[in-house]
Amino acid sequence: MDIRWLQDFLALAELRNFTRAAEFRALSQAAFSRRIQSLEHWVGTALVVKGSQPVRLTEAGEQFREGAGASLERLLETRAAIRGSQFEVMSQIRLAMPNVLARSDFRRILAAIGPKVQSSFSVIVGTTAEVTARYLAGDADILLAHDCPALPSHEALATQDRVVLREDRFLPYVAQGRDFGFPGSAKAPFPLIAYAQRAYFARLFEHVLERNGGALAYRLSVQCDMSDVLKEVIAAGHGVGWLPESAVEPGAGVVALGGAEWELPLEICAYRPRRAAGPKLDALWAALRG
Amino acid sequence: MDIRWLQDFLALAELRNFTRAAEFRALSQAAFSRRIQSLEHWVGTALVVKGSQPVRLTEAGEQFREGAGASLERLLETRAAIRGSQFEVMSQIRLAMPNVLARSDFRRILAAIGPKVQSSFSVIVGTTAEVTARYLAGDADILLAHDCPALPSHEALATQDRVVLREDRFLPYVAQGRDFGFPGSAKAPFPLIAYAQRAYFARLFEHVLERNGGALAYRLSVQCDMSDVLKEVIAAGHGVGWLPESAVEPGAGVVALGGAEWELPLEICAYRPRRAAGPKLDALWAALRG
DNA sequence: ATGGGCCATGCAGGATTTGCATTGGACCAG
DNA sequence: CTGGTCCAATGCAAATCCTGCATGGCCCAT
Repeated sequence: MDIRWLQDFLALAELRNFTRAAEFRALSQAAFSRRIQSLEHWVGTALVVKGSQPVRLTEAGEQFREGAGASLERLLETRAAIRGSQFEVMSQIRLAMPNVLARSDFRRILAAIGPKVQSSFSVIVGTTAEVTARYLAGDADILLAHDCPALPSHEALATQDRVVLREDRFLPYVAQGRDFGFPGSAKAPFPLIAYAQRAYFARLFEHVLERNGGALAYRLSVQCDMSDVLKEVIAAGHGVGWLPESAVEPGAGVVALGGAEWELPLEICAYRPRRAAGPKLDALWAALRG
Repeated sequence: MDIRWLQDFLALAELRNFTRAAEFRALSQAAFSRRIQSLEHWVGTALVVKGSQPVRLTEAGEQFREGAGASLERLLETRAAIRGSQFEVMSQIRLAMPNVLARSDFRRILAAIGPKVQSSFSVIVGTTAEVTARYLAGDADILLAHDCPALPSHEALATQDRVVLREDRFLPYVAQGRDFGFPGSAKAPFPLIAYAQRAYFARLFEHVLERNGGALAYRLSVQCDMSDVLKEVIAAGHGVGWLPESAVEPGAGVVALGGAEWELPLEICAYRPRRAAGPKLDALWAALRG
């Protein structure tokens, strides 16, 4: 029995959807499904109700959720406590952040805290889902991530200490001098540079779509995983794509398309567990607040 | 992180010896050693002190032992509770027992409880170490095993409900009509049919040896894993070997060698967890007591 | 009906784990 | 100091387990 199975199950219990939970746990849906099966086999009972949408837990599942959650919490806190007490020795703070922040804001963050906090770092970078999962699994002390106040964020993050580092915006960009007839029409849809299905920003874009009914008429042009790649594709003139403002440095060759209705507010946040940490981490946290 | 690593670590903390703990966990010493390393890597700290005999835990190790133990207990109890509440549905009692009991006492046990308890069974058979480990891991509801009052038994079993099914003895046997000059002399040691290193009974024999100083002069003749095999080898006239009396049915072609000093008292016991179980299990337990 | 979203499963490639055999170190008796 | 014994770590090959991809079957909403 791997405790990752427990974490999978808890994510499933919360998100009530195999595909989303798999995504969140940074795993294929197939592998995720089998992990849940393995867990059910280990427990000896079905934990989720078959053929039900959205996913519901069986009675045993509810019972197990509580016990497994408490058990897991105890274990991870034990580990965190041990790591915390060894903090001065190892004096390495583990940061997790999605690619886009690593490429834009990390330098600023480093500059801000560098002189105040003396410590070595290790940095975990990946997709938003990946780094969030790893942070929650205890693989990192601090998580940096975008958060969209307009969208429900993951419940597990609601229990963390949180500080807003700065405001950001999610809005459409296009290559300098181009236009593509945005926001498009049924006859002449604009070409969209979209995020791959699994990306966090893909959900933000979907939210923009929903909010505007059919006012956006697009055709899919390119799909990218990372904001940086997407930005390059936009700059190369392939179409319109949404980016966080923070990812667009001057001279990138892309310009924003106006219109508040196409825009979503974002926050760049730092998270850390509520439990006690070491002095170095406290100092870093204070620096982030200030 | 596999929770088996936690169980390994807890066994190690208790037995303070990699080899013994590996044996108890039914694993090679090499694999066991690596699992501990994996766990240490997961926690992020050394848990056991290097180069120390017997094994000692680091401070972090002690701390982790407590947390991991509590976490594991919570998890396994949750599972057990779920299984317990589903007992009437599945109505299958899972018995674990070492080979020797499966071949001798199980029939009697079955006969004794069969009419009183209506339930289907599943039976796990293996070496004593294996089935004990599996029982403690929650893979069985009841464990049947030999216990020697003269030897310290495993601590983890001390916390279980326990009932003595009957008395037994561990004593030397030889082929009918043979003798081999037992207990032997330096010039003419008797040939010993011994248990393989890993077997539980091998430890009992070692205890007999220690108790008698150098009074036993033997030379190793054959080594066997299982009592039944050993019995056959004795009957074939290859030498003297220790057996539990219960394993020797009439007409087996072997006879006991007298002398209380070569003998060890044994109990055949049943164990079950202290936590609440289902009605079927309670009925079976009552039948075992009576 | 039919299309789309969702979970289960066959399969092949790949990562991890295991046991065996061996090495290197600590401890002990002489 | 020395040889022997007990113990844990490690190289290596085999086996096991896990993963992702592609696909199939199911249910629900249109």
